[in-house]
Amino acid sequence: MGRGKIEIKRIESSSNRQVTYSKRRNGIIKKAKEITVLCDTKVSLVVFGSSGKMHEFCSPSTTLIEMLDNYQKSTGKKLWDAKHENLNNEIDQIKKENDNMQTKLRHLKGQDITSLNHKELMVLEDALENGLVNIRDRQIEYVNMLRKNEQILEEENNKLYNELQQRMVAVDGNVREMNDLYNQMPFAFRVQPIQPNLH
Amino acid sequence: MGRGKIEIKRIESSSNRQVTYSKRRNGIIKKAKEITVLCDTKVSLVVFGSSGKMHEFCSPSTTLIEMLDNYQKSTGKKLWDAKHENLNNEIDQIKKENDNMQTKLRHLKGQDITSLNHKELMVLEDALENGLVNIRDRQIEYVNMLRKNEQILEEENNKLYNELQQRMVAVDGNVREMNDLYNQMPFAFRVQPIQPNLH
DNA sequence: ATCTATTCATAAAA
DNA sequence: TTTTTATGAATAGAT
Repeated sequence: MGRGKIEIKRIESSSNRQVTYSKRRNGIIKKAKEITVLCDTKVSLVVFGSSGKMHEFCSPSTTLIEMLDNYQKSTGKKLWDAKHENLNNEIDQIKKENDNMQTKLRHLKGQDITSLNHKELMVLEDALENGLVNIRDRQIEYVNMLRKNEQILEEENNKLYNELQQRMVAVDGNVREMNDLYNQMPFAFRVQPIQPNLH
Repeated sequence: MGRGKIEIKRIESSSNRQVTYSKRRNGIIKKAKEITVLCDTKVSLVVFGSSGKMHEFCSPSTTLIEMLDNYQKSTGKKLWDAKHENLNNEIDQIKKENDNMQTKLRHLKGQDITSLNHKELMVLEDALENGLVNIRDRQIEYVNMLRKNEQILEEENNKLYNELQQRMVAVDGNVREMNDLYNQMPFAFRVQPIQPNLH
């Protein structure tokens, strides 16, 4: 039903697939609407494109939840209970994982190890030694970084101190000069200087 | 698309409606199958005829439950009730715990520790040292136990060896005694002894 | 999006 | 229901 017949198999061209998807999705939704009206039926249609985007249609006379309730009554399949069970299974599984990890953690902390055999103890010891080495390497790195920082700060301090001294000397020179000028002034013009003499 | 165009409104003739329903239902299911294959999509289709009879289609790559899960994720609408939400929350919480433990385990193994500060590293180091001490204590215990066992076995061995020697000496004495008796016998009665002489 | 040559779906009839 | 067949709808490929 187009320019050429196509085989019903996955369309390889991504853009073609996308276009066809859009067209056929509209088509199927239109059909769903039509059968709803023409034949007085209830239809629920949910479509997920490969991108994960969802489109849905549900006959106006009902709701998805009502449809699913009826679905359960019709088929005898339990949707919520099955879901319930799935979740419980998942929880059980994750809890098991949790327990395993907790045991591992305790073992690494040297707890509950009476039941372990020699080989298992050796493996643990290796792991711990390895961990310690890594942690200590990191500590050393850290300390080295601190030392480097300290050095940089010290150097900067020295620079600043030197600069400050130079400036103080310069200021001192200016003040001395000013004092000289002041002393050469006639007494009547003399006022208390605003800047205090640094000497 | 038929011998004549029809208006999209409820078909009044019950039999016509039934026929059209049957045909269009097949049509829409076919379309659903096609879009599933052609466009790599997931489709769920549920149809209730006015008689109440249900027909469904679900893409082979998924299940209705999975579709509805995704539906909830997409729309944010809740199809199942609070019970399931509680379970989901529990799962989320346990998964978080899991992640935390996994992180701790990795840290104890000295992995992913670049983000830790000095204090955290110290805590880790302490834990590892502690664990190591415990493990090694256990190892020493184990070795001591082996040694003790060895000692006990050795002692038992010695005892057994001594007993054996005493018995051998006793047997030896008997044989000597028997030989003496044998030698005192008149020649005619002498037969090859069944027990070989131990000397 | 829009167009259009084709194929497809289906209304009516059987 | 299913089949047949004339016809309208849907759509693949092009633009």
